[in-house]
Amino acid sequence: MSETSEQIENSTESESSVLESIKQVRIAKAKALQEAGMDPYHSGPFEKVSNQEALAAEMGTQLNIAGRVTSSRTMGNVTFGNLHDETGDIQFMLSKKQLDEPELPEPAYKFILKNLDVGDFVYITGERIETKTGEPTVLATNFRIITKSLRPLPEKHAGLKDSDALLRQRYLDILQNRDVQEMIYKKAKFWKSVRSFLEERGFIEVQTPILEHTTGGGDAKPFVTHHNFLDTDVKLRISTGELWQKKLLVGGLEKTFEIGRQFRNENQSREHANDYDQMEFYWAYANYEAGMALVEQLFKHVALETFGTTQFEMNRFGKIHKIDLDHKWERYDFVEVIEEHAGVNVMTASDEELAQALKRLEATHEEPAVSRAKTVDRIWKVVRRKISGPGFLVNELYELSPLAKKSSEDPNFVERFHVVIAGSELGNGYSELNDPIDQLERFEAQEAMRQAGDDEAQEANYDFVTALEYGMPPAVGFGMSERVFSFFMDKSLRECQIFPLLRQE
RNA sequence: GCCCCUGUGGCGCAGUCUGGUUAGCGCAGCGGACUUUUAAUCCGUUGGUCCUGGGUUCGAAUCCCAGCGGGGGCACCA
Repeated sequence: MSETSEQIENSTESESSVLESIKQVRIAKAKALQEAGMDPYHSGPFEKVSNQEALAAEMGTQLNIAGRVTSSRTMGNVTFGNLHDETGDIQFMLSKKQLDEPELPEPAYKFILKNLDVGDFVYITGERIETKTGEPTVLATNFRIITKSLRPLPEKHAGLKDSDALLRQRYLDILQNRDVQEMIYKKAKFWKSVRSFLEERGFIEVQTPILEHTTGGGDAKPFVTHHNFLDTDVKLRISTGELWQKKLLVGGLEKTFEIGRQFRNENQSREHANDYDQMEFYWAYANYEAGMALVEQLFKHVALETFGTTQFEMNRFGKIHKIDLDHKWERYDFVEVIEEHAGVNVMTASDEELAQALKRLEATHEEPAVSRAKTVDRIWKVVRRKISGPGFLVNELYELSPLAKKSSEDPNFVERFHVVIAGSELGNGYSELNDPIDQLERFEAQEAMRQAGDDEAQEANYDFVTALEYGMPPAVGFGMSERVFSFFMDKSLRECQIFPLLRQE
């Protein structure tokens, strides 16, 4: 045994003997390629056309293609195989007679077959032909293995099905399931269309801190980590720069947005991940009415750009919601919609009546809500599931919105709106609270809730109050997360994450 | 956090209910035949911690208990 293979064996001694023997065979093939002057990990460059282009090429065209070999069929002196690249698959053909004979230790056809495995990346020069059966094919005149694969790909018919492996080794999922690759393209389009929509309307993209001393802009438990240099604990942001972007308003920027990661140290579910992308925009001299008008346009634009339609079917909460974003967006008055569906007026009902209403609605109810406002919030969350939308929830209670401006008509409510689609909240915006005294009072109320045991109540941020004291122009802000994308895809959020976080093996 | 499903060579599966030879089949691998296949075909063949640990039993992949991993559902923060 050579030194090299001993080292490799030692480094992977936890592998099973079966896999290990397969790898040893392939390492030996890589060595044979190396010794024959065919670098099994060649750096290129490789001039090539895509498989899609090769498929479209005229018969007789000379061309180069490259990709991963996904199957091979040998019939003596002729071999067929399939080549996979990002654009699709094409058949290649190796023929003993037509293959050039470069300086190899044995005839090229024999040498290549001996050292080629399904899974290898290859670079093929050849002629675009059709076989007897009319299959578009590249007949190789030159065939080089440019990356040796050491592990066998999953079974070629059934493929990889183990749900654990599919998530842990998502690259195999992507390789064998074209729809996963499509999802990744669509997600890119989705955020690109959000970005272009806002840029076209004069918003500029900004980057605000992810590591913070005080989190803000949401109700959530943060991740905490230690900052060595400053010798202090810092938190990972739970919103996409809400308070920072409002400081930019104070500084004189009038239309900003940020697209970025945020982190919430909470449970995972069909709709919730621990790290995910969100967009938030802030728009000076506009209010929540203007915000709703813009958001309605944003959703239509993104749907058309990403999916080419405004019509969706979303299977959520045991109901198939049929949605057309091009329909008139409804307005759901918070108190009215709850009264309609839950038979209780949240403004006039006693605490006891509210608790009973919640009990009627919830199949299972766990620990009691920590406050009247939270009870109301829970009732809404159950009611919400029946509403397909599209629409906006408006006239929400001010207790649950510590950063939103109170309604000028009734101080019990705030100028806030939630996008409601398929029984869920797919966006959240409000006229931004810019009264520093009111803001300070709200923070203090939140702190009191924290003291009372609500660890999701927001942290007071006095630095932010200071900024408000200098004056922040009236503005509307809005946020939406990649949950919107997963709803349009009608898949779970986890399926729409490229590499979802799993337990360590 | 609660409930349900699931774990057998690298991959896909059978066997588990009803315990009983040496755990079987396909793909991939290895050796061989074959110049138009496309799940190519044919002959031969290597490869197993049946998730882990206990228990019951003459005997456990199979039954019981506990744990671990994964998925789904419910609930909760976009």
